Amino acid sequence: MFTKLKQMATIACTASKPLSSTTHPLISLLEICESMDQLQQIHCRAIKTGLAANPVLQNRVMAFCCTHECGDLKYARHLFDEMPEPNLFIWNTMIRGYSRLDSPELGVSLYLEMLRRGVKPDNYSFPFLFKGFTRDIALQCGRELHGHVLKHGLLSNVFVHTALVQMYLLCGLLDTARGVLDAGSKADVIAWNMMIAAYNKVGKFEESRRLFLGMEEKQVLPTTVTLVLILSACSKLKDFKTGKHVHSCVNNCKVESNLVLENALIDMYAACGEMDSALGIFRNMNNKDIISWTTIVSGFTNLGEIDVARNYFDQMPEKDCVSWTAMIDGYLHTNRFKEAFDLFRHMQATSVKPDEFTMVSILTACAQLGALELGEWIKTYIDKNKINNDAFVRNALIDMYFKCGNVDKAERVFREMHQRDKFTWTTIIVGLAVNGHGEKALDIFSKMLEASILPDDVTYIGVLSACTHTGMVDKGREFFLSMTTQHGIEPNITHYGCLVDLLARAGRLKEAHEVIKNMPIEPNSIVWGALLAGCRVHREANMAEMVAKQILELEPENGAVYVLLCNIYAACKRWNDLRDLRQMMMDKGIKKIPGCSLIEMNGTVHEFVAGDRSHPQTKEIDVKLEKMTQDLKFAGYSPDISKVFLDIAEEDKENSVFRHSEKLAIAFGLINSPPGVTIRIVKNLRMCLDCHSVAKLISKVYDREVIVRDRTRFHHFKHGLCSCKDYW
DNA sequence: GTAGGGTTAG
Repeated sequence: MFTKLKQMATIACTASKPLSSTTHPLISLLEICESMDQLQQIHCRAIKTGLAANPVLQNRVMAFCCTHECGDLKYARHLFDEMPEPNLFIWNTMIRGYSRLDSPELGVSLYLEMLRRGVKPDNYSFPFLFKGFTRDIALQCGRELHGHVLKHGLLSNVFVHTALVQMYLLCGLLDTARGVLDAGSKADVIAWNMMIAAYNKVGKFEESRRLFLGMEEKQVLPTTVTLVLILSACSKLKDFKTGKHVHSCVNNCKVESNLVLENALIDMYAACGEMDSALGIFRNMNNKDIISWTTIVSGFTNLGEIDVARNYFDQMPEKDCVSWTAMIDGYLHTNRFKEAFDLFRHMQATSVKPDEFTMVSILTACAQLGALELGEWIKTYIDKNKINNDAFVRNALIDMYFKCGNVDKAERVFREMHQRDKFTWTTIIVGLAVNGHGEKALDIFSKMLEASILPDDVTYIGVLSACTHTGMVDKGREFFLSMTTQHGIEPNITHYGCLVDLLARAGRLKEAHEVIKNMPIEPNSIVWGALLAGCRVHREANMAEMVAKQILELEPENGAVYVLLCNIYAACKRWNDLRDLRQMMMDKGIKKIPGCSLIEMNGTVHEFVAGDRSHPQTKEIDVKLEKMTQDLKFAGYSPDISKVFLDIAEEDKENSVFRHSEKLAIAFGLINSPPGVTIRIVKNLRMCLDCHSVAKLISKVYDREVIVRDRTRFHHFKHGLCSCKDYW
């Protein structure tokens, strides 16, 4: 008994405050005080009773004003200014108050004032000071304060150390933060977690993983948060091995599992395509939330198993915006655009409000379908519903306008953007290029460089295709070289494809072939395909045959190439070869991709396949086609079926050139839209020669602007001419 | 600390 009493007394002494039984009632009152009003009453009373100078009371009053949610910092400052010699606790508390109030600069000046008055900072000063820092102030005085930490020998304190790491992370100085982390003698797990979170945030998942493995080496015990962070990194890296290792850490009870951790595990397995493992965890969970379900849904959509995903989606007890968007996005990435739209309509019938992510998905669907009316409707929807019109949405909007052939509106959105990122610039460059404004695209490219936005490999694809579509061959070659010399971007197979395309289209077929022969990467069917396309345009039968063979070696199933080769043999009257090839196609069951055109009318997208007779308006379309042919013949049109070999050859030859999908779509457009309205078509293959001349004549004879987006570029037909200048 | 988004040659 005696010992126990003694212990209590010691504790009371070291705590330097009286035992609760002797605490002054006013001080006890402060503990349960809940408003500034009450605080002021207590304080008044303290002044009257002469207790105001009591350090314990002062500390508590200051702490309330500076840290309580209804505290008044001005009141604290007033008291503070009256104190002849505030103690360190008071200084720290004031600094803490300013941090809470988002006034870090006041915190810093107070801290400097403290130094001037000879008070030395302690373990608490820096964490409080750094806590309220903004990026600006951290960049401004972080390094100097770091010096102060060292000078006062405080780095070994876990809180100070962690605060310093966090402060550098706030500056975005990840390497410096890492240096501090590594140099710390007592680096604790919170600082490690912060560091990993920072790496994750900037996409340096590889670093996150390495740091985690380093932690294990140093035997720093991970927390649940650590494992969640690492699982997130593994998910992005699709690192099944480390992910599974983390899972075993959970199973070995190194940390306590919870819902977030289980979700992170599902996500990791899903990202690695291990849906069985993901489902194993999912099914065993006692509590599942929307995130668990959504993770399963997007796991399946990412594998292209859209119908399985839909099954889980339909079973969800409740859905939020993310779940809807994940499902819509799944349809988008499997090219099921109409279902994406249908689902969006479903979503609108619920109380869940779409957000900017949903808008990006839907705008992308519009872009793919060339559905300008729907896209415009979405734009209005965004404005009306005040959906966050962020850079992603605007970039998607620009892309939508371009993919619908509306260059003016795309440019307008671009002009009105204040914050343009790499994607914005790249989108506009590619968009201008494929719409036939190559020079403008290059002009924008130089403006991008002036704005100090670094181009990437995709930007250069845009730049090269700008050159290709406008026939600027030498300029294109220069850009091809400068991407490495100026920006250190090594050309990939795609860039070689562009280069070959550039040369081949311009008729420099031998040069293009040389590029293929000398390129450091193994050419693929796409690179050879670019040369083949050049052979078609420039009627180089011999080279075309050789190239076609090359492609078939790489891709024996490539139907379009077979058809082209058939045409070559027919043109050269090599009937035996032709028969053999036809037989081979039959044996292998080679199918060509059918030509297909889309046209949007009053918000509905209509699809026409070559030779199609399934559309409800087929009879009217037949009549219109008949009339069109007559009208056009009158204007000098003669159907171009003689040069089948030189023709696109991707379209079914047996289907009359008169029933090519774009002709059906144009006829449909002419029937269903008033005079003067632009007809917009999206085609899956390249336009054939005949359809191209028909479209030109239609634009003249019926005075209708026709825009066709084919597989490679846009054709803007107006007054009998095409923006591609017959070069495609 | 966990789920969903924009640019890519033929």
